[in-house]
Amino acid sequence: MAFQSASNAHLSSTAEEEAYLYLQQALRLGRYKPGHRLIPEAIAAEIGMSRMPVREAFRRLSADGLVTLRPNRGCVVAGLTLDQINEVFEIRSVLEGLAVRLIMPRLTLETFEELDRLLLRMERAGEIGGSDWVLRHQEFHAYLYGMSERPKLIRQIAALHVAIEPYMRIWFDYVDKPLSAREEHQNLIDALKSGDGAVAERVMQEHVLGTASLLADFATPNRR
Amino acid sequence: MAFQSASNAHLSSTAEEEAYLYLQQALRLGRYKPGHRLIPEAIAAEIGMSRMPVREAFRRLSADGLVTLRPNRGCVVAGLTLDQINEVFEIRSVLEGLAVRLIMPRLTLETFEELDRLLLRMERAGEIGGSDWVLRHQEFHAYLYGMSERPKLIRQIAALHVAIEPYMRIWFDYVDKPLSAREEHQNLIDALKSGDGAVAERVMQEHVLGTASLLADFATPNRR
DNA sequence: GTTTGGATGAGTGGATACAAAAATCCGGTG
DNA sequence: CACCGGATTTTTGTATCCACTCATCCAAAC
Repeated sequence: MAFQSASNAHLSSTAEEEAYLYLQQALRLGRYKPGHRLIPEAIAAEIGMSRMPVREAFRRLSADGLVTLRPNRGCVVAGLTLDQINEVFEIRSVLEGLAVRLIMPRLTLETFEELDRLLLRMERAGEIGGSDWVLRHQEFHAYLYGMSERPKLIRQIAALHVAIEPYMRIWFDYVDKPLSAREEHQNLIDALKSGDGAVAERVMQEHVLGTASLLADFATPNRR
Repeated sequence: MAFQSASNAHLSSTAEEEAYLYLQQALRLGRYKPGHRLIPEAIAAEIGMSRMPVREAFRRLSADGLVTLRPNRGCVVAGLTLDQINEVFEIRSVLEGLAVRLIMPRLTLETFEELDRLLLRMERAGEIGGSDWVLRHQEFHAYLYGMSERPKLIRQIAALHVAIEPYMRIWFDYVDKPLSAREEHQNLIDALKSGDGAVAERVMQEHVLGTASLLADFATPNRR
């Protein structure tokens, strides 16, 4: 699965990896607010290592766009403006559109069964209300793109999902339940069943951009 | 400009930055073959610093996909299989297609004048034969996308250009002069002049994928 | 009251030192 | 002659230390 939860990160081989997973998880959950400065020593103490591996983790997080790193000025949580969020959704729309276009020839009955299962799980998570829904939603999409057998594409999409995850969580917590989600994703499945790559691509693009506009409509409390 | 040449990297503020630019440049020029192991101490000695900043540069290069980093096993030059190269072009096609769609409303007369200038420079560089053409070509595209005012999109596209640069250079050196390049890019400009975003997007996608198939046809000596 | 300059301290970047892991070498064994 | 196992060497990963940068604060001048 492309989006692993790293709650028990101490299993990882290197300290740097542990620091990376720990911080990524924290940032995905929105534990640190945008603009908050991450102090290497504090983080290092939290997970029981020295500053060095934490610093290297910072670099990776910076490459992921989750933090901003300026020379001699430390590491601050990145945070996205509304414009930047919209940009991410624009990019997502074409990348995920491409992904579904590519998987069209590989779709089988089992695929659709699995998609139904994932959709059901997503729905249930939504009813319960914990922000687990966000993960189930990612899982649904990840399963789809995973079939494309395009490692770089998959990773890029996953990185974008991670980047906007805190905002998805805030949004989801706020609107309680995205009622439209069920039919949205059912539409998607239907488009896949149509067998027409161009159609599926377009529907996926619209699905992504639709989410973007919902998120944008929902006020703009996270504009930095 | 999105693609700066970093020949005199000693101007940069931090040692890590210097190491990063130095290595990126070397990798772009194809100075190290895929699979070649990069020894931190050697690099550090070359540019007069300790292993530490070089290690951090490795992490950034790894995020860019230029090297592969495995725990306790060092840093090797990444190299792309033919499949991976094609994947990069697939991703490029949709991202660059999106970019031109977005810039449509911003096009002015000055834009087209600048594009003509850039096209001319590209052409001249092609006649001279130095692999400067690759840089001029990147410049042409970068100018176009730069107008989109989508920083993330621009950076992602630039990163992909960097990743395939060594292969573009090999290809260009081999086929001597991409004769079709002139009309290819003129087509692109004409599509932009049409004012139809969907058309421009499609033409750009085809332009990118066309390059991909040219590169793929030209044998596969770089398959790992 | 506002601004500017410098002292002070916190924090970052980088080098060296040390520990741990791989890779290599070498002799023994089947 | 090929293969296996252990010691040695090489290389990586982490910790600690030092130098330097930047931010803050206070005082003096305007």
